Amino acid sequence: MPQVCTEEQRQAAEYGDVLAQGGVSSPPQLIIAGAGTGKTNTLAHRAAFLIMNGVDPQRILLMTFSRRAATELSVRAQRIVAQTLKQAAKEEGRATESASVTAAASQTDQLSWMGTFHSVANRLLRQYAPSIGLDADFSIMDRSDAADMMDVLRHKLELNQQQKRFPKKATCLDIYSRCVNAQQSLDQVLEADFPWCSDWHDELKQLFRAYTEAKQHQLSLDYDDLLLYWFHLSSEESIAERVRGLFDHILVDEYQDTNKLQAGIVHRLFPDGRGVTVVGDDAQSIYAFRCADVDNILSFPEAFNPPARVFPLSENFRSVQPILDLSNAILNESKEGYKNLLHSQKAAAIKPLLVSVEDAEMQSKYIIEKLLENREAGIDLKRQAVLYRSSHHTDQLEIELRRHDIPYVKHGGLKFLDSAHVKDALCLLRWADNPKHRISGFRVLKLLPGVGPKLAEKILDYLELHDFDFASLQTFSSSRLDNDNWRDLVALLGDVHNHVTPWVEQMQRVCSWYQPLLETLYEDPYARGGDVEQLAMISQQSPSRERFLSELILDPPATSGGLCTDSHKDDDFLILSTIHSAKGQEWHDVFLLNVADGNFPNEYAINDPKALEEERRLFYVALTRAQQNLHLIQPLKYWVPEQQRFGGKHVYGAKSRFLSKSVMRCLEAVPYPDNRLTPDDIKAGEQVLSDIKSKVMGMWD
DNA sequence: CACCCAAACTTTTTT
DNA sequence: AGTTTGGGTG
Repeated sequence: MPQVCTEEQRQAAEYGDVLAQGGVSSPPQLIIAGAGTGKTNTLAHRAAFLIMNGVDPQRILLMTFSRRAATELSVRAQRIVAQTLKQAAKEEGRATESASVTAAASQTDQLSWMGTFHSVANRLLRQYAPSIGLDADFSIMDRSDAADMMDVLRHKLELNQQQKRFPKKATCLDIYSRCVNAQQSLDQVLEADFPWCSDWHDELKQLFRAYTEAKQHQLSLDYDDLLLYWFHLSSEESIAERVRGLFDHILVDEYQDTNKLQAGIVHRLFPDGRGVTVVGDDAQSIYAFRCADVDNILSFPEAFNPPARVFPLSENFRSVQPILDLSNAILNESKEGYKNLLHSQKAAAIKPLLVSVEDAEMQSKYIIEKLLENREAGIDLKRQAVLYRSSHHTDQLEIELRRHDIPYVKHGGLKFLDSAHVKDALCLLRWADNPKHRISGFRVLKLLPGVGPKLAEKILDYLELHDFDFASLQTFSSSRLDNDNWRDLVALLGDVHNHVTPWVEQMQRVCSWYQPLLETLYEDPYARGGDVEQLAMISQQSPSRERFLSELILDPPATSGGLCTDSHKDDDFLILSTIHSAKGQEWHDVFLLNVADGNFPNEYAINDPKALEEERRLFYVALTRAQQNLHLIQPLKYWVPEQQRFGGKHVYGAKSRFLSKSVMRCLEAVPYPDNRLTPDDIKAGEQVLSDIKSKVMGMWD
């Protein structure tokens, strides 16, 4: 398929001066790419433009939101380069593709510096670790590892034994993370975002200090460290020069979802902004909870002198105009931003639907009815999606889907790596990889029957005392450890760590040790065993243990949700996705669940104007995923899971405050089921067929 | 010291 | 419903 460009896309893609000696000199640029305006195409053309004008692809840094996005981009750029060169060759009269053309085309393969901020940080840090006093063998902790570590320290510092309840581990981690990513002091963060924790200022500071120390001691970096170390790597004059010298151009996708720390990295790497292209859409900034700051994109132009040039893309190729009328109406209600209104050449007769239903059950019923109707009409399930604000909104729907045997895959929410058994197996491998990784060791040891926190700590201390040599554990004695489980574990750790067992067999060995324990630990060992086996399978795709462990954490498998759909794997299936995970995607039909105040916007955002704006943008993202049909579903009554104490309750939801008058004008309101009475119905109701009144009265004669 | 049970408490989105 | 704490038992 030819990759054509519209004029507005081309201007953005070809910004900058081509230098006589090769290369492109370009002042900073900001591309405001509205939903569905061909952002990926534009970025791919930008990359191709740079490469074809002599920029070394290895000196282009491509930051995307996910690995998948990076791969797609580089494939497309490669195609464009190949195509353009072929075209040029043809014009010059050379009949066949010459060797030089092929060589130049394959050059895009060299677009090697690409990925998320975190994965690029990982790669850079492994390379430059020695020069900043970091051991290159560091492990990476995911959020739950980090929380576990917080938890251990929280107990060690006896913070749980105060009169007043201390914030729980996840909250502690959130506070810490916000300080790092938003580049704010603890005072500021507590005051602005966690006022109910401000009494604990000193204790938290002490905890975070201990946390930072523990990470260094255990040779591990958390997500935030990856960015923080990179930031410092590009700040320290002694080394920054070398890091800066690596790149001539940087392309940052989804810039609206970067945080202050990430923006800081970009600015440190490219102090004068030359060579910087950022792409994004402020109307789609939905990661504030992860410290993303819309201000990054809003104030990007003014961060430079002269200011960066702004290229808005506003021709939408995805949706029919009525959907855009609706999303534009939403955009017009927000207070700030570029307000990049979208237009499309695709007309449609019907407006998006606002479907009123009684409750969640009717909501599911409506969706299933329409899904099947659509499928009959030739629209595969794959071209339809159900979107929602939070994961549990689909509980009811999932039951119904299974009942109707409709295969689906759920994105967002619980992930493969979140399940306890997968974490167990992974921690075992990671501990073998990095004996200093106490958090992993702690988790593994507690799996053994008879081993609790105290004994686990003792074993870990013993290991440390013996220079982290796993063989030393053979001499650790305790009456509780006189069993094969323990001896096998010690042997396994040694063999795996020292590669006595080659990498290809390591994960299998972990499995066979863990499998028997699984049966004693969990109710459903069979399903869980399958997951662990699957982990072993995945591990075979990585060339080394280190790569496997880092990449699994930086780019985890998308989903494991609808496991029940195994048999339908290659078939057609429906997508269920959180709006956050629906980023960049599009479907023929989109169903949006629970459009009612409390769910949309989320009840916790209602009293905070900034949070409310974010909810509005979230709504905007959801709407703009649809190509043809959009169904907003508005239940009158819905279930609130566990607001206070007693299990949950039914609430009569108020109409979503996002459905203002001007927004309603863009919607077609329909009830479901449609039991509006017809004149005939009314007439039928008025006929007296039987005198029930007197029968009821007759009971008391 | 590990393990089990009961009571108290609780936000949601993810690299 | 899931996490965290505290108490009781072996």
